[in-house]
Amino acid sequence: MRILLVEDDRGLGSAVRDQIAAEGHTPDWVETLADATACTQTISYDLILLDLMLPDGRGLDFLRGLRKRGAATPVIILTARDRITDRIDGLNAGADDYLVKPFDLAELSARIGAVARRYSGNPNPQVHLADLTIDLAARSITSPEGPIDLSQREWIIFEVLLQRPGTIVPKGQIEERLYSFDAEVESNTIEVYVSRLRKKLGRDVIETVRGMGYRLGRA
Amino acid sequence: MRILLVEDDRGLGSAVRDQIAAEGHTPDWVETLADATACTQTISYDLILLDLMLPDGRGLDFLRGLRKRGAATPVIILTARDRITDRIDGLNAGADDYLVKPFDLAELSARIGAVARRYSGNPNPQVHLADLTIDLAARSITSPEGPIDLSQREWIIFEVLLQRPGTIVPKGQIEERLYSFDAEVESNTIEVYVSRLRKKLGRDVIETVRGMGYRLGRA
DNA sequence: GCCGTTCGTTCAGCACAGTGTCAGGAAGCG
DNA sequence: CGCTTCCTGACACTGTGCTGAACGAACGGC
Repeated sequence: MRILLVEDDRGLGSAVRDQIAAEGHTPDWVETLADATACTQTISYDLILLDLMLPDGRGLDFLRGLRKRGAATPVIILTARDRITDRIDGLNAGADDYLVKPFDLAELSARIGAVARRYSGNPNPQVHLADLTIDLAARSITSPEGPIDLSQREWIIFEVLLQRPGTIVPKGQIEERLYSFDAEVESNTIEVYVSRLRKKLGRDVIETVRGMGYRLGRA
Repeated sequence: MRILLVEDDRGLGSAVRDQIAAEGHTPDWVETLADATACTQTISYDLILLDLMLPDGRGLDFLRGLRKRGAATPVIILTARDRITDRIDGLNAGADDYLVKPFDLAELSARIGAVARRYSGNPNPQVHLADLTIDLAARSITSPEGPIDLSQREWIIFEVLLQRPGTIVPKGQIEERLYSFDAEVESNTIEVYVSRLRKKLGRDVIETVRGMGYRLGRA
Protein backbone atom coordinates (compact mmCIF):
# COMPACT_ATOMS: atom_id res chain seq x y z
CA MET A 1 0.00 0.00 0.00
CA ARG A 2 1.09 3.51 -0.71
CA ILE A 3 0.85 5.59 2.43
CA LEU A 4 1.24 9.32 2.91
CA LEU A 5 2.57 10.39 6.28
CA VAL A 6 2.09 14.04 7.23
CA GLU A 7 4.04 14.73 10.40
CA ASP A 8 6.41 17.51 11.35
CA ASP A 9 8.02 15.84 14.33
CA ARG A 10 11.24 14.41 12.94
CA GLY A 11 11.66 11.70 15.55
CA LEU A 12 8.13 10.40 15.34
CA GLY A 13 8.03 10.82 11.60
CA SER A 14 11.03 8.69 10.91
CA ALA A 15 9.94 6.04 13.38
CA VAL A 16 6.55 5.76 11.77
CA ARG A 17 8.02 5.77 8.30
CA ASP A 18 10.35 2.93 9.20
CA GLN A 19 7.53 1.01 10.76
CA ILE A 20 5.40 1.38 7.65
CA ALA A 21 8.26 0.25 5.49
CA ALA A 22 8.91 -2.70 7.74
CA GLU A 23 5.32 -3.75 7.24
CA GLY A 24 5.94 -3.93 3.55
CA HIS A 25 4.13 -0.74 2.60
CA THR A 26 5.43 2.27 0.75
CA PRO A 27 5.63 5.44 2.82
CA ASP A 28 5.89 9.02 1.59
CA TRP A 29 6.77 11.32 4.45
CA VAL A 30 6.15 15.05 4.25
CA GLU A 31 6.32 17.68 6.96
CA THR A 32 4.02 20.37 5.72
CA LEU A 33 0.51 20.69 4.41
CA ALA A 34 1.83 22.32 1.27
CA ASP A 35 3.86 19.24 0.47
CA ALA A 36 0.97 17.01 1.41
CA THR A 37 -1.34 18.81 -0.97
CA ALA A 38 1.20 18.53 -3.73
CA CYS A 39 1.55 14.82 -3.13
CA THR A 40 -2.14 14.08 -3.09
CA GLN A 41 -2.61 15.93 -6.33
CA THR A 42 -0.14 13.80 -8.19
CA ILE A 43 -0.28 10.47 -6.46
CA SER A 44 -3.18 8.35 -5.40
CA TYR A 45 -2.67 7.02 -1.89
CA ASP A 46 -4.26 4.09 -0.17
CA LEU A 47 -3.99 5.68 3.24
CA ILE A 48 -3.07 9.02 4.77
CA LEU A 49 -1.69 9.45 8.29
CA LEU A 50 -2.32 13.04 9.25
CA ASP A 51 -0.95 15.02 12.14
CA LEU A 52 -3.27 17.91 12.96
CA MET A 53 -0.71 20.33 14.35
CA LEU A 54 1.47 21.44 11.50
CA PRO A 55 3.63 24.51 10.88
CA ASP A 56 1.76 25.80 7.86
CA GLY A 57 -1.87 25.42 8.73
CA ARG A 58 -4.48 23.27 10.27
CA GLY A 59 -4.60 19.67 9.25
CA LEU A 60 -8.36 19.70 9.46
CA ASP A 61 -8.61 22.15 6.61
CA PHE A 62 -6.45 19.88 4.52
CA LEU A 63 -8.74 17.00 5.31
CA ARG A 64 -11.85 18.97 4.46
CA GLY A 65 -10.34 20.08 1.20
CA LEU A 66 -9.48 16.52 0.36
CA ARG A 67 -13.00 15.34 0.99
CA LYS A 68 -14.48 18.27 -0.87
CA ARG A 69 -12.52 17.25 -3.90
CA GLY A 70 -14.17 13.89 -3.60
CA ALA A 71 -11.21 11.85 -2.44
CA ALA A 72 -12.30 8.82 -0.47
CA THR A 73 -8.80 7.91 0.70
CA PRO A 74 -8.91 6.58 4.23
CA VAL A 75 -7.41 9.05 6.69
CA ILE A 76 -6.11 8.25 10.15
CA ILE A 77 -5.57 11.23 12.36
CA LEU A 78 -2.64 11.51 14.73
CA THR A 79 -3.50 13.69 17.69
CA ALA A 80 -2.31 14.57 21.16
CA ARG A 81 -4.23 13.21 24.09
CA ASP A 82 -5.47 16.57 25.27
CA ARG A 83 -6.90 17.74 21.99
CA ILE A 84 -10.18 15.98 22.28
CA THR A 85 -12.18 18.41 20.23
CA ASP A 86 -9.73 17.97 17.41
CA ARG A 87 -10.53 14.32 17.35
CA ILE A 88 -14.25 14.85 17.14
CA ASP A 89 -13.84 17.55 14.55
CA GLY A 90 -11.63 15.16 12.68
CA LEU A 91 -14.29 12.55 12.48
CA ASN A 92 -16.74 15.19 11.38
CA ALA A 93 -14.35 16.31 8.70
CA GLY A 94 -14.19 12.84 7.27
CA ALA A 95 -11.43 10.98 9.08
CA ASP A 96 -11.74 7.23 9.37
CA ASP A 97 -9.88 6.66 12.57
CA TYR A 98 -7.49 8.35 14.94
CA LEU A 99 -4.46 7.52 17.00
CA VAL A 100 -3.63 9.24 20.24
CA LYS A 101 -0.05 10.34 20.66
CA PRO A 102 2.10 8.92 22.00
CA PHE A 103 0.98 5.71 20.37
CA ASP A 104 2.42 2.29 20.20
CA LEU A 105 3.92 1.32 16.89
CA ALA A 106 2.15 -2.00 17.23
CA GLU A 107 -1.07 -0.06 17.55
CA LEU A 108 -0.27 1.77 14.35
CA SER A 109 0.36 -1.48 12.55
CA ALA A 110 -2.96 -2.80 13.72
CA ARG A 111 -4.83 0.22 12.37
CA ILE A 112 -2.99 0.10 9.08
CA GLY A 113 -3.72 -3.58 8.86
CA ALA A 114 -7.39 -2.90 9.46
CA VAL A 115 -7.50 -0.40 6.65
CA ALA A 116 -5.57 -2.71 4.40
CA ARG A 117 -8.01 -5.49 5.07
CA ARG A 118 -10.95 -3.24 4.48
CA TYR A 119 -9.73 -2.11 1.12
CA SER A 120 -7.75 -5.13 0.24
CA GLY A 121 -6.85 -5.83 -3.33
CA ASN A 122 -9.35 -4.63 -5.85
CA PRO A 123 -9.72 -0.93 -6.32
CA ASN A 124 -13.45 -1.01 -5.76
CA PRO A 125 -14.18 -3.58 -3.13
CA GLN A 126 -17.88 -4.24 -3.05
CA VAL A 127 -19.78 -5.90 -0.33
CA HIS A 128 -23.23 -7.32 -0.62
CA LEU A 129 -25.60 -7.38 2.27
CA ALA A 130 -29.19 -8.40 1.90
CA ASP A 131 -30.25 -6.47 -1.21
CA LEU A 132 -27.68 -3.75 -0.73
CA THR A 133 -24.46 -3.22 -2.60
CA ILE A 134 -21.83 -1.38 -0.63
CA ASP A 135 -18.71 0.23 -2.00
CA LEU A 136 -16.36 0.79 0.92
CA ALA A 137 -13.93 3.01 -0.86
CA ALA A 138 -16.54 5.27 -2.40
CA ARG A 139 -18.70 5.20 0.70
CA SER A 140 -21.71 4.54 -1.41
CA ILE A 141 -24.60 2.20 -0.93
CA THR A 142 -26.98 1.10 -3.62
CA SER A 143 -30.31 -0.54 -3.07
CA PRO A 144 -32.70 -1.87 -5.71
CA GLU A 145 -34.57 1.42 -5.43
CA GLY A 146 -31.48 3.50 -6.07
CA PRO A 147 -28.49 4.95 -4.28
CA ILE A 148 -28.62 5.66 -0.57
CA ASP A 149 -26.80 8.55 1.05
CA LEU A 150 -25.48 8.31 4.57
CA SER A 151 -24.27 11.17 6.70
CA GLN A 152 -20.84 11.09 8.30
CA ARG A 153 -21.95 9.58 11.59
CA GLU A 154 -24.37 7.22 9.98
CA TRP A 155 -21.59 5.86 7.84
CA ILE A 156 -19.24 5.40 10.76
CA ILE A 157 -21.77 3.36 12.64
CA PHE A 158 -22.64 1.34 9.61
CA GLU A 159 -19.01 0.67 8.91
CA VAL A 160 -18.29 -0.47 12.43
CA LEU A 161 -21.07 -2.99 12.12
CA LEU A 162 -19.93 -3.94 8.66
CA GLN A 163 -16.52 -4.86 9.91
CA ARG A 164 -17.96 -7.74 11.85
CA PRO A 165 -21.14 -8.83 10.16
CA GLY A 166 -23.04 -11.47 12.04
CA THR A 167 -21.32 -10.49 15.26
CA ILE A 168 -22.86 -8.61 18.12
CA VAL A 169 -21.21 -5.23 18.39
CA PRO A 170 -21.69 -3.68 21.83
CA LYS A 171 -22.83 -0.11 22.00
CA GLY A 172 -19.71 0.79 23.90
CA GLN A 173 -17.56 -0.08 20.94
CA ILE A 174 -19.62 2.08 18.65
CA GLU A 175 -19.43 5.00 21.03
CA GLU A 176 -15.72 4.50 21.22
CA ARG A 177 -15.45 4.90 17.50
CA LEU A 178 -17.73 7.92 17.39
CA TYR A 179 -16.40 9.89 20.27
CA SER A 180 -12.97 8.58 21.09
CA PHE A 181 -12.47 7.00 24.44
CA ASP A 182 -13.70 9.78 26.61
CA ALA A 183 -16.42 9.12 29.10
CA GLU A 184 -19.79 9.68 27.61
CA VAL A 185 -22.85 11.07 29.24
CA GLU A 186 -26.05 9.14 29.03
CA SER A 187 -27.35 9.74 25.61
CA ASN A 188 -29.32 7.80 23.11
CA THR A 189 -27.54 9.17 20.09
CA ILE A 190 -26.60 5.78 18.84
CA GLU A 191 -30.17 4.58 19.04
CA VAL A 192 -31.27 7.56 17.04
CA TYR A 193 -28.72 6.80 14.36
CA VAL A 194 -29.63 3.18 14.23
CA SER A 195 -33.21 4.23 13.83
CA ARG A 196 -32.28 6.47 10.93
CA LEU A 197 -30.10 3.81 9.39
CA ARG A 198 -32.93 1.37 9.51
CA LYS A 199 -35.19 3.86 7.84
CA LYS A 200 -32.69 4.30 5.05
CA LEU A 201 -31.34 0.80 4.64
CA GLY A 202 -34.33 -1.30 5.49
CA ARG A 203 -35.98 -2.33 8.66
CA ASP A 204 -34.20 -5.62 9.22
CA VAL A 205 -30.65 -4.91 8.16
CA ILE A 206 -29.57 -3.99 11.66
CA GLU A 207 -30.74 -6.23 14.43
CA THR A 208 -30.98 -5.21 18.06
CA VAL A 209 -29.67 -7.60 20.65
CA ARG A 210 -31.20 -6.28 23.78
CA GLY A 211 -28.75 -5.38 26.51
CA MET A 212 -25.78 -6.28 24.34
CA GLY A 213 -25.62 -4.25 21.20
CA TYR A 214 -26.37 -4.45 17.52
CA ARG A 215 -25.76 -6.97 14.83
CA LEU A 216 -25.63 -6.76 11.09
CA GLY A 217 -27.26 -9.33 8.85
CA ARG A 218 -26.54 -12.67 10.40
CA ALA A 219 -24.03 -14.63 8.44
CA MET B 1 -12.54 -11.68 25.29
CA ARG B 2 -12.39 -13.23 28.70
CA ILE B 3 -10.62 -10.92 31.11
CA LEU B 4 -9.50 -11.57 34.67
CA LEU B 5 -9.46 -8.53 36.92
CA VAL B 6 -7.47 -8.85 40.15
CA GLU B 7 -8.21 -5.81 42.28
CA ASP B 8 -9.09 -5.48 45.95
CA ASP B 9 -10.44 -1.96 45.82
CA ARG B 10 -14.18 -2.39 45.54
CA GLY B 11 -14.88 0.95 43.93
CA LEU B 12 -12.23 0.69 41.30
CA GLY B 13 -12.91 -2.97 40.75
CA SER B 14 -16.57 -2.57 39.98
CA ALA B 15 -15.92 0.43 37.76
CA VAL B 16 -13.36 -1.45 35.74
CA ARG B 17 -15.53 -4.52 35.57
CA ASP B 18 -18.46 -2.50 34.24
CA GLN B 19 -16.25 -0.82 31.70
CA ILE B 20 -14.97 -4.15 30.46
CA ALA B 21 -18.49 -5.46 30.17
CA ALA B 22 -19.59 -2.37 28.29
CA GLU B 23 -16.90 -3.06 25.73
CA GLY B 24 -18.45 -6.41 25.15
CA HIS B 25 -15.87 -8.48 26.94
CA THR B 26 -16.40 -10.93 29.75
CA PRO B 27 -14.89 -9.93 33.09
CA ASP B 28 -14.14 -12.12 36.07
CA TRP B 29 -13.37 -10.01 39.08
CA VAL B 30 -11.51 -11.41 42.07
CA GLU B 31 -10.05 -9.61 45.07
CA THR B 32 -7.32 -11.92 46.20
CA LEU B 33 -4.40 -13.74 44.71
CA ALA B 34 -5.79 -17.00 45.98
CA ASP B 35 -8.93 -16.53 43.93
CA ALA B 36 -6.90 -15.36 40.98
CA THR B 37 -4.80 -18.48 41.07
CA ALA B 38 -7.88 -20.63 41.28
CA CYS B 39 -9.38 -18.86 38.27
CA THR B 40 -6.32 -19.11 36.09
CA GLN B 41 -6.06 -22.79 36.81
CA THR B 42 -9.53 -23.56 35.59
CA ILE B 43 -10.15 -20.94 32.94
CA SER B 44 -8.06 -19.69 30.10
CA TYR B 45 -8.05 -15.91 29.93
CA ASP B 46 -7.25 -13.62 27.06
CA LEU B 47 -6.05 -10.84 29.32
CA ILE B 48 -5.27 -10.31 32.99
CA LEU B 49 -5.46 -6.95 34.76
CA LEU B 50 -3.36 -7.24 37.88
CA ASP B 51 -3.17 -4.97 40.88
CA LEU B 52 0.16 -5.40 42.63
CA MET B 53 -0.90 -4.47 46.15
CA LEU B 54 -3.18 -7.20 47.41
CA PRO B 55 -4.15 -8.41 50.85
CA ASP B 56 -2.77 -11.88 50.53
CA GLY B 57 0.55 -11.46 48.87
CA ARG B 58 2.49 -9.76 46.22
CA GLY B 59 1.05 -9.62 42.77
CA LEU B 60 4.48 -9.96 41.29
CA ASP B 61 4.88 -13.43 42.68
CA PHE B 62 1.59 -14.39 41.11
CA LEU B 63 2.80 -13.06 37.79
CA ARG B 64 6.10 -14.89 38.04
CA GLY B 65 4.32 -18.10 38.88
CA LEU B 66 2.05 -17.64 35.92
CA ARG B 67 4.95 -17.20 33.55
CA LYS B 68 6.84 -20.05 35.10
CA ARG B 69 3.94 -22.30 34.30
CA GLY B 70 4.28 -21.22 30.73
CA ALA B 71 1.18 -19.06 30.44
CA ALA B 72 1.52 -16.50 27.69
CA THR B 73 -1.60 -14.59 28.64
CA PRO B 74 -1.06 -10.85 28.25
CA VAL B 75 -0.88 -9.14 31.64
CA ILE B 76 -1.43 -5.46 32.30
CA ILE B 77 -0.32 -4.23 35.68
CA LEU B 78 -2.29 -1.69 37.68
CA THR B 79 0.01 0.27 39.94
CA ALA B 80 0.05 3.40 42.05
CA ARG B 81 1.85 6.42 40.75
CA ASP B 82 4.61 6.36 43.32
CA ARG B 83 5.60 2.74 42.98
CA ILE B 84 7.89 3.08 40.04
CA THR B 85 10.11 0.18 40.98
CA ASP B 86 7.07 -2.05 41.02
CA ARG B 87 6.44 -1.15 37.45
CA ILE B 88 9.93 -2.00 36.37
CA ASP B 89 9.92 -5.21 38.32
CA GLY B 90 6.57 -5.97 36.79
CA LEU B 91 7.83 -5.67 33.27
CA ASN B 92 10.80 -7.80 34.20
CA ALA B 93 8.49 -10.39 35.67
CA GLY B 94 6.68 -10.73 32.41
CA ALA B 95 4.00 -8.05 32.29
CA ASP B 96 3.07 -6.66 28.91
CA ASP B 97 2.01 -3.21 29.93
CA TYR B 98 1.05 -1.17 32.95
CA LEU B 99 -1.49 1.44 33.92
CA VAL B 100 -0.80 4.05 36.56
CA LYS B 101 -3.54 4.59 39.11
CA PRO B 102 -5.63 6.57 39.05
CA PHE B 103 -6.13 5.89 35.38
CA ASP B 104 -8.73 6.99 32.95
CA LEU B 105 -11.26 4.37 31.98
CA ALA B 106 -10.75 5.58 28.45
CA GLU B 107 -7.11 4.73 28.78
CA LEU B 108 -8.04 1.27 29.93
CA SER B 109 -10.32 0.78 26.95
CA ALA B 110 -7.53 1.73 24.64
CA ARG B 111 -5.18 -0.85 26.10
CA ILE B 112 -7.79 -3.55 26.07
CA GLY B 113 -8.65 -2.64 22.51
CA ALA B 114 -5.01 -3.03 21.56
CA VAL B 115 -4.92 -6.53 22.97
CA ALA B 116 -8.24 -7.38 21.35
CA ARG B 117 -7.03 -6.23 17.99
CA ARG B 118 -3.97 -8.42 18.30
CA TYR B 119 -6.26 -11.39 18.66
CA SER B 120 -8.81 -10.42 16.09
CA GLY B 121 -6.95 -11.62 13.05
CA ASN B 122 -7.92 -15.22 13.36
CA PRO B 123 -11.47 -16.24 12.73
CA ASN B 124 -13.66 -16.71 15.73
CA PRO B 125 -13.08 -19.92 17.58
CA GLN B 126 -16.08 -22.15 17.37
CA VAL B 127 -17.17 -24.66 19.91
CA HIS B 128 -19.35 -27.62 19.15
CA LEU B 129 -21.67 -29.09 21.69
CA ALA B 130 -24.11 -31.81 20.81
CA ASP B 131 -25.65 -30.48 17.60
CA LEU B 132 -24.98 -26.86 18.45
CA THR B 133 -22.32 -24.61 17.03
CA ILE B 134 -21.26 -21.83 19.37
CA ASP B 135 -19.27 -18.77 18.46
CA LEU B 136 -18.14 -17.17 21.69
CA ALA B 137 -16.95 -13.93 20.16
CA ALA B 138 -20.07 -13.40 18.11
CA ARG B 139 -22.24 -14.61 20.94
CA SER B 140 -24.16 -16.67 18.51
CA ILE B 141 -25.48 -20.17 18.68
CA THR B 142 -26.59 -22.15 15.70
CA SER B 143 -28.60 -25.31 15.75
CA PRO B 144 -29.59 -27.46 12.81
CA GLU B 145 -32.92 -25.66 12.83
CA GLY B 146 -31.33 -22.25 12.60
CA PRO B 147 -29.83 -19.58 14.83
CA ILE B 148 -30.78 -19.36 18.49
CA ASP B 149 -31.01 -16.10 20.37
CA LEU B 150 -30.24 -15.88 24.05
CA SER B 151 -30.99 -12.99 26.32
CA GLN B 152 -28.29 -11.36 28.39
CA ARG B 153 -28.83 -13.51 31.46
CA GLU B 154 -29.37 -16.66 29.54
CA TRP B 155 -26.09 -16.15 27.79
CA ILE B 156 -24.21 -15.53 31.02
CA ILE B 157 -25.45 -18.75 32.52
CA PHE B 158 -24.73 -20.68 29.38
CA GLU B 159 -21.26 -19.23 29.25
CA VAL B 160 -20.50 -20.14 32.82
CA LEU B 161 -21.43 -23.73 32.10
CA LEU B 162 -19.51 -23.65 28.88
CA GLN B 163 -16.33 -22.79 30.73
CA ARG B 164 -16.23 -26.20 32.27
CA PRO B 165 -18.16 -28.59 30.10
CA GLY B 166 -18.61 -31.97 31.71
CA THR B 167 -18.06 -30.53 35.17
CA ILE B 168 -20.64 -29.90 37.82
CA VAL B 169 -21.13 -26.19 38.31
CA PRO B 170 -22.78 -25.30 41.63
CA LYS B 171 -25.69 -22.93 41.58
CA GLY B 172 -23.81 -20.60 43.87
CA GLN B 173 -21.19 -19.98 41.25
CA ILE B 174 -23.77 -19.08 38.70
CA GLU B 175 -25.51 -16.73 41.06
CA GLU B 176 -22.23 -15.10 41.83
CA ARG B 177 -21.71 -14.41 38.19
CA LEU B 178 -25.20 -13.13 37.63
CA TYR B 179 -25.43 -10.82 40.58
CA SER B 180 -21.82 -10.07 41.47
CA PHE B 181 -21.52 -11.20 45.05
CA ASP B 182 -24.38 -9.38 46.70
CA ALA B 183 -26.60 -12.30 45.83
CA GLU B 184 -28.27 -14.64 48.27
CA VAL B 185 -31.92 -14.12 48.12
CA GLU B 186 -33.89 -17.29 48.31
CA SER B 187 -35.15 -17.52 44.82
CA ASN B 188 -35.35 -20.03 42.06
CA THR B 189 -34.29 -17.65 39.34
CA ILE B 190 -31.55 -19.89 38.10
CA GLU B 191 -33.87 -22.83 37.80
CA VAL B 192 -36.17 -20.68 35.73
CA TYR B 193 -33.35 -19.68 33.44
CA VAL B 194 -32.12 -23.20 33.06
CA SER B 195 -35.60 -24.15 32.10
CA ARG B 196 -35.68 -21.43 29.49
CA LEU B 197 -32.29 -22.45 28.20
CA ARG B 198 -33.38 -26.02 27.85
CA LYS B 199 -36.40 -24.92 25.92
CA LYS B 200 -34.22 -23.00 23.51
CA LEU B 201 -31.19 -25.24 23.23
CA GLY B 202 -32.67 -28.66 23.59
CA ARG B 203 -33.88 -30.71 26.45
CA ASP B 204 -30.72 -32.62 27.25
CA VAL B 205 -27.97 -30.09 26.76
CA ILE B 206 -27.97 -29.09 30.42
CA GLU B 207 -28.04 -31.83 32.95
CA THR B 208 -29.23 -31.43 36.53
CA VAL B 209 -27.11 -32.91 39.27
CA ARG B 210 -29.47 -33.02 42.16
CA GLY B 211 -28.31 -31.12 45.20
CA MET B 212 -25.12 -29.94 43.55
CA GLY B 213 -25.68 -27.96 40.45
CA TYR B 214 -25.74 -28.22 36.70
CA ARG B 215 -23.55 -29.80 34.11
CA LEU B 216 -23.16 -29.21 30.44
CA GLY B 217 -23.29 -32.04 27.94
CA ARG B 218 -20.95 -34.71 29.16
CA ALA B 219 -18.58 -35.32 26.31
C1' DG C 1 -24.51 39.47 4.44
C1' DC C 2 -29.08 36.56 4.71
C1' DC C 3 -31.78 32.47 4.30
C1' DG C 4 -32.58 27.48 3.51
C1' DT C 5 -30.60 22.94 4.28
C1' DT C 6 -28.28 19.37 6.38
C1' DC C 7 -26.47 17.20 10.34
C1' DG C 8 -25.82 16.11 15.17
C1' DT C 9 -27.97 15.90 19.34
C1' DT C 10 -31.51 16.01 23.08
C1' DC C 11 -35.99 14.99 24.80
C1' DA C 12 -40.38 12.73 25.76
C1' DG C 13 -43.69 9.33 25.19
C1' DC C 14 -44.54 4.75 23.90
C1' DA C 15 -43.91 -0.28 23.27
C1' DC C 16 -42.29 -4.42 24.61
C1' DA C 17 -38.54 -7.99 25.60
C1' DG C 18 -36.28 -9.42 29.67
C1' DT C 19 -36.45 -10.28 34.32
C1' DG C 20 -37.92 -12.14 38.60
C1' DT C 21 -41.75 -14.14 41.59
C1' DC C 22 -44.93 -17.46 42.56
C1' DA C 23 -47.60 -21.66 42.69
C1' DG C 24 -48.76 -26.10 41.42
C1' DG C 25 -46.81 -30.21 39.73
C1' DA C 26 -42.98 -33.63 38.62
C1' DA C 27 -39.12 -36.17 39.82
C1' DG C 28 -35.59 -37.94 42.68
C1' DC C 29 -34.25 -40.01 47.14
C1' DG C 30 -34.51 -41.98 51.71
C1' DC D 1 -44.75 -42.98 51.07
C1' DG D 2 -43.21 -38.53 52.59
C1' DC D 3 -39.81 -35.09 51.99
C1' DT D 4 -36.85 -32.43 49.41
C1' DT D 5 -35.33 -30.53 45.18
C1' DC D 6 -36.27 -29.06 40.79
C1' DC D 7 -39.31 -27.81 36.69
C1' DT D 8 -42.20 -24.74 34.24
C1' DG D 9 -46.23 -21.98 32.92
C1' DA D 10 -48.26 -17.62 34.02
C1' DC D 11 -47.98 -12.90 35.28
C1' DA D 12 -46.57 -8.21 36.67
C1' DC D 13 -42.99 -4.90 36.60
C1' DT D 14 -39.15 -2.55 34.88
C1' DG D 15 -35.60 -0.82 32.00
C1' DT D 16 -34.11 -0.67 27.48
C1' DG D 17 -34.69 0.64 23.07
C1' DC D 18 -37.48 3.08 19.31
C1' DT D 19 -38.95 7.10 17.07
C1' DG D 20 -41.06 11.63 15.89
C1' DA D 21 -40.21 16.21 16.96
C1' DA D 22 -37.50 20.14 17.84
C1' DC D 23 -33.34 22.97 18.25
C1' DG D 24 -28.71 24.86 17.48
C1' DA D 25 -24.64 24.80 14.71
C1' DA D 26 -22.28 24.50 10.53
C1' DC D 27 -22.43 24.92 5.79
C1' DG D 28 -23.63 26.40 1.07
C1' DG D 29 -26.02 29.24 -2.34
C1' DC D 30 -27.49 33.48 -3.69
